Amino acid sequence: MKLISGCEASTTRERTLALRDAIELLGGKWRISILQYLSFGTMRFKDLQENIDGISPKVLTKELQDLEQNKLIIRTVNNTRPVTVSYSLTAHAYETQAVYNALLEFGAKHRQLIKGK
Amino acid sequence: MKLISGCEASTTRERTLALRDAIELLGGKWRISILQYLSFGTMRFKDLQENIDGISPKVLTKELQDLEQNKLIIRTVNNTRPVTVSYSLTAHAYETQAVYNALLEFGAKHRQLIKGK
DNA sequence: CTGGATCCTAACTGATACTG
DNA sequence: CAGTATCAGTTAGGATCCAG
Repeated sequence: MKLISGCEASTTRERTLALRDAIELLGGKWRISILQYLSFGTMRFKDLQENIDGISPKVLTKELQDLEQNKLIIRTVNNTRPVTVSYSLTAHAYETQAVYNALLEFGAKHRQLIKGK
Repeated sequence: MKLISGCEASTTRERTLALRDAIELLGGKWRISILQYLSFGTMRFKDLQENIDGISPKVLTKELQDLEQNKLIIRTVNNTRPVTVSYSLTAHAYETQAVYNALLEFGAKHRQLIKGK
């Protein structure tokens, strides 16, 4: 496999840390779905809750806060009655695109191998 | 972001499933390290335990079983006294390379953005 | 509409000791 | 050497209800 060469994270330890950070940030049950739906455009809390099947408001809140802290999404409170809140992706979030494409490709192959067999 | 087009997983639902499968399989605290070390060559249980800092034998066993079930690694019992067991990557595991490269690249950028500043 | 508060369960983790 | 067993602690996540 021999992981990527010529990258700024050069030592094995540093690579491991970068990998862990990334997997921690993008892993978990809901993160991907949230970012996926937000990639379609700005969404409100309710939009997300309806589109992401099975997520509870508590969990959605927590995931959104976490993503905001990591600068992947932006939270905007709208001046409406009643209050609405919009979420959208940051430029940084779009840098996950390569990860998603790779994950998607591998996931499709894997599903064929395991479940299709 | 507009996820990959022209892929066999065509509906949003199928894409979500493939993404979840992939992240579930490759996510978690230890998977990456295990696959990373196995990419250097065949290893025995003890080799892995020593190289992967902080992992307990119980957890290592579980992770290895899981990876084996998902056909990412192969477990071989050697005919020695005392018994030794070797683990190595399957061809399928090497297909995760693109995922790791992408994760690594994003992880490095993310670390700079979050911790660097 | 947004999302906090509370309660609860199952799963994951860690440390340590032990067996074939 | 390669795990299992045990016990205990932490966390993730679901269900429900309520407040600004």
